[in-house]
Amino acid sequence: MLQNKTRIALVDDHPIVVEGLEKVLSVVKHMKIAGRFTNGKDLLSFLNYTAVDIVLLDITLPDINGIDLCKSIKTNFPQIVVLALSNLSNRGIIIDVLKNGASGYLLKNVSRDELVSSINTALRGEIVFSQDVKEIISSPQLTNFPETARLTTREKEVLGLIALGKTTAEISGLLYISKFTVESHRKNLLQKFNARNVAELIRMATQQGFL
Amino acid sequence: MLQNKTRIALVDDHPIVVEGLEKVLSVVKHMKIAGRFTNGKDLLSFLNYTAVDIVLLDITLPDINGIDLCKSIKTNFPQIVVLALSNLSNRGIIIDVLKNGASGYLLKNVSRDELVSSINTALRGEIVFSQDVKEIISSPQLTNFPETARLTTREKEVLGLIALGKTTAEISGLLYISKFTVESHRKNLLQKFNARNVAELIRMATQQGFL
DNA sequence: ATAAAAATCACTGTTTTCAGGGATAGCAAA
DNA sequence: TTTGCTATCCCTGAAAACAGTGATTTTTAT
Repeated sequence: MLQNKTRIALVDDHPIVVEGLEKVLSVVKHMKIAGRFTNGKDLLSFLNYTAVDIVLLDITLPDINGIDLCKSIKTNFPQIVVLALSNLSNRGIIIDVLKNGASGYLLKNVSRDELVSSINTALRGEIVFSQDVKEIISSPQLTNFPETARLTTREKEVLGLIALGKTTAEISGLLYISKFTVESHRKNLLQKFNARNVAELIRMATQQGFL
Repeated sequence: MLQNKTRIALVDDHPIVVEGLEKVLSVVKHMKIAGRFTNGKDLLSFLNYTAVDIVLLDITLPDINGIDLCKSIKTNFPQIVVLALSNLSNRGIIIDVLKNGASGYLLKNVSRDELVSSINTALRGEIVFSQDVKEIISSPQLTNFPETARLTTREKEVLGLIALGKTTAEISGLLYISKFTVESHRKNLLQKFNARNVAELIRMATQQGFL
């Protein structure tokens, strides 16, 4: 029944992880590894001449951003199911991935069983998350989502200086602007990241890739 | 020649990675996987009643810090070779790991071949690094480099709460200790990370893998 | 057993942040 | 041309952080 096996493509920049996925999935009877890749470009060209049912996709890749890659796959091959598998536990990223057509999101610490059952669920057309991801998604205050904050140039500048440990007075001196202006930017940063103080601000900004 | 095989213990919080390592190493004739673990505690108790030659050790673990775990292993079982395998590409961490007795440091993007040859090299008593790590170590400004801070359990706890945006008063309430105590920990954290304020503290702590 | 390290608590005074108000000017898109 | 966004500037008062110093108790390791 070769023709009935689920054809899986693996993409992860860590060869070791690819091996692990292959090992776990190869023992599942109805699954077949159709291709393994450590970058996005190779996967895309592979998909042009080989049919696969599902792509297990890492978000952190050397060449293409996993989110964009997901979008490309779904645009060019809408029938392919994409399941994200990443270390990134950032709520905004998870949502972005889903927005771009992924059928689910797994953290890399999934167990073998959870991995297999998640693939099966995704193949049935359902959206699937690993346990940890569910918690992240249903985290408190799901209103006013912290989807990646949109910062102005000046705000990014100020944010960088805050992260370096500069005080408002110092930043005002460095940028040749009044301390009140810096305080404004500070307030806006706290608000945009929904943070109570700089500690949380820096954590959020780091998680969202600003630092 | 069972008795001559190299006995390997694997520690990584990601089951998939453990599978991958196992798959890669199991095809090497003279190697044998003696144990697989996803946390440090289990490994330590295992070592008490089973002899192994080398431990492949992830730095990010759910219970114990990989650096401390390395130290424990080398203290209690000096003959065991420890080879660190991590995603963390921070120079200070690498140096700390080596200081605590590791025989080398590999990034998780090592190739299969590099992994096997590195293990062999480490077993011969040499220090070994993956290609990327070599570059990090020989990077500019090797003077005044912030080595990883050594934090106590309580300090890590407080640090985590600070990163969540909790104030001193809140932390004192959460941990059932006086606000003065929290202030002490705070001061020590700032000092250990050589930070001027929480903003810098959080950045440093993140860079060094504490958050 | 004892020394070292960690965790706890205490006080004072200064600096900085944060929350809450506003205001003005420039610029670009609708 | 109005509307919205960015960047700038201003003030106040309360809350929090930070610096400096010191001490006691508890745990851990040798």
